[in-house]
Amino acid sequence: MRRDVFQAIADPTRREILNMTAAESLNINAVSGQFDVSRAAIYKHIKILTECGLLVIKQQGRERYCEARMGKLNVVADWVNQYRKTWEARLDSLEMYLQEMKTKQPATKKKNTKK
Amino acid sequence: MRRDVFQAIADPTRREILNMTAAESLNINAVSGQFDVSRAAIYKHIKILTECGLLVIKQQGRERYCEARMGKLNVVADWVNQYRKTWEARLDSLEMYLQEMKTKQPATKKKNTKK
DNA sequence: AATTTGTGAAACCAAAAGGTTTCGTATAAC
DNA sequence: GTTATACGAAACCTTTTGGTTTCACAAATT
Repeated sequence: MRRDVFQAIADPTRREILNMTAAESLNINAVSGQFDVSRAAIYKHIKILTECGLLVIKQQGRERYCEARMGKLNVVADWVNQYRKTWEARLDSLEMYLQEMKTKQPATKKKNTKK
Repeated sequence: MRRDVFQAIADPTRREILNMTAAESLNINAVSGQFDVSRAAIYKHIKILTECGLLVIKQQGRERYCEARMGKLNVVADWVNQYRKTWEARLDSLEMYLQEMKTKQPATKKKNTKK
């Protein structure tokens, strides 16, 4: 099954799993032990992460260690960065709001008077 | 409803909507016209994007223009960037694989011999 | 005034997501 | 050899998603 990195990191539990394994490899039980849901539930999250390459499982005896492959996040970084110019140029969100507040007259509604 | 940016950008249709509106504001119909699903379906996507601030709706007469607020993507950029050092240091994915191939002996299994 | 256009929202639906319990099995430990 | 551990996977369930059709309504057109 081909999984999407964007979808994989959409879930907070999966982001937490990545965070836990980013520094050091952990086996499945060690990972699931950190959450209050069942091991099976965590196992499914881990599976999704492996399906898009963000995690690699390495067997050692009866244990399976999860190794994070954060390099796979570059597709996300690239996607976000392509808009950085746009958002920095436009002074988005708060800055843009404040900009409008002081440059325009009280009534903000710009009526389309293309009569 | 408080929406999560990570979840909002998980859907490819929503990423496409952001892409379309990043350069110029478009009204709802103009946006939905670019997809082969119903206007109502696209409207729901737009709603989700507004709920997490990635899109702002501005009314002009009977039309509603969608303005992208890409600055909201900074939470994603920040989250990804915190791992950049990790993944660059480790030479993730392909590079790491190749690294292992040439530095280790044929049998890659590293047996834990902590007897 | 009547009609068209652009939208908001409700009711409904199938599939996917996220969770649970249960069971089988290979490896380690006793 | 028997038991305990660490998984993998199946069966099942509920909620969320992403989609549809339909209806209502205000603004713009004719």
